[in-house]
Amino acid sequence: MPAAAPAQNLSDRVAEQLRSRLVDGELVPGQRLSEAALADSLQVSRNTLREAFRMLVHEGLLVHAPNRGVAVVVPSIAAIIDIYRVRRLVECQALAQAYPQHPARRRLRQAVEAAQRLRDAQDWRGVGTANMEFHKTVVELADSERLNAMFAQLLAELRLAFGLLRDPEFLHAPYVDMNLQITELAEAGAFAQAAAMLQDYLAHSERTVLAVYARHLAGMEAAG
Amino acid sequence: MPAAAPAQNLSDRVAEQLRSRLVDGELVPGQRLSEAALADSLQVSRNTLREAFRMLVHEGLLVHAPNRGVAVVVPSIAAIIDIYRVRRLVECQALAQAYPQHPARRRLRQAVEAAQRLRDAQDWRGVGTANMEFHKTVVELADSERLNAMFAQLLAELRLAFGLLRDPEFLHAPYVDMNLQITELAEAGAFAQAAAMLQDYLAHSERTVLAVYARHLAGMEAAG
DNA sequence: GCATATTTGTCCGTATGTATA
DNA sequence: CTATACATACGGACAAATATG
Repeated sequence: MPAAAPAQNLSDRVAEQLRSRLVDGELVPGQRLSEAALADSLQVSRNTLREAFRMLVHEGLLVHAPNRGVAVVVPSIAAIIDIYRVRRLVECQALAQAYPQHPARRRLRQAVEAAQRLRDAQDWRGVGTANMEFHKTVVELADSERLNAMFAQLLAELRLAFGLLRDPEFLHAPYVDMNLQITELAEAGAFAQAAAMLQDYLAHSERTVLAVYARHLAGMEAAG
Repeated sequence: MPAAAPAQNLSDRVAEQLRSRLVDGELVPGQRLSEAALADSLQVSRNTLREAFRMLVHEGLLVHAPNRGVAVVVPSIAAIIDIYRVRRLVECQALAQAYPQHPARRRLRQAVEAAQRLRDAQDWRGVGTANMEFHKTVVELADSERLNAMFAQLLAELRLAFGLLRDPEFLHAPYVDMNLQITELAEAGAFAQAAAMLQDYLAHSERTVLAVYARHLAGMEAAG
């Protein structure tokens, strides 16, 4: 992850705070964010808050409707498909082109072991976080700051979609063991095989998420 | 490129205007941008300009020094290496996984032909623009909005580095014919071969840019 | 369909802290 | 070391657009 300097600026700190609330699910997709109310609650001026909004809109976490302000983005089916397309391309290729003894390799196993512990504790949201850490680490095998940063953004957006679903066990638990297998293949230097496995894995994950998500949207429609 | 809605907001329009000036080389790397002066010259308020700054900093075109304002980023050698790393991963894989009859395929040839015409007219900057269009189109073969957007950003940053160099013919002209060969391989459905060629091409391009750039930075150093 | 209230978009003035001449 | 210039952040103001009754 791009470490993102300690954020000296107030608007950067505000953006960071909102980002946490977004991926934690405290702010839910579709929710409108009033400038005046939020500025008041965060104890910052409207101008400062607007600067933070710009960044989050740019990251794809918020949407901006002209003269109607900003709202938390509601990930569409198309967005999920798009995100998985990028994941397959970037993650699999980062894995395929990795070289043995890469320093990130150790963190792959650490992430998997963290996920295993959290699974045993039935902390499914924690498992989701650890799994995302695993995938970020896979991308770090490509040794590019810019790729890491853009991938982190991508996962934040995906996390928004996950937060909408109420089935974290189903969504995260099955992948812990697969991550372990991929890690072991990578440790053995079998990168091509690891990449192939990840490819299938992501296709499976995409199908699962889309199925749950489509059902969810249908439910929203009915309730709406 | 993601077309980016007509930008209703003033700060969006300001950002767009600054972006053009940056990639056109009107604003040169290292140049500091005074809030007050720029706001005055663009006839917008400082708050509006600051919102635009946030976006451009986020895109990596401007840097922000605490309490010292923003300046045009000076691409480092490390940045160029990083950018080429992403390019090799993303472009080659987009090409390798493309399928025949993809609609973007036609635009590959259009970009190459545009570059050929501009080369004949000795418009080297134009050749650079057309070549970038070619590479954007390669990425479009992957059918992902998000990948297109992030790649466009990446090329804008690279363009900043190119703008610093005074050798556009040397930097752009040699690649027109290679782009043509890649296009023909793609048209023939030989995507793996096209990707392999692009891989070598990018490695060559990176070496060239780095060599010129290192010399340039050394010259800057000497000139002080 | 209309009048009103709310919210956003944009600008300005200004106090404070930080860097530079 | 002082003075100046500048960025940072705040709050107030008003027009324009939108939502509400």
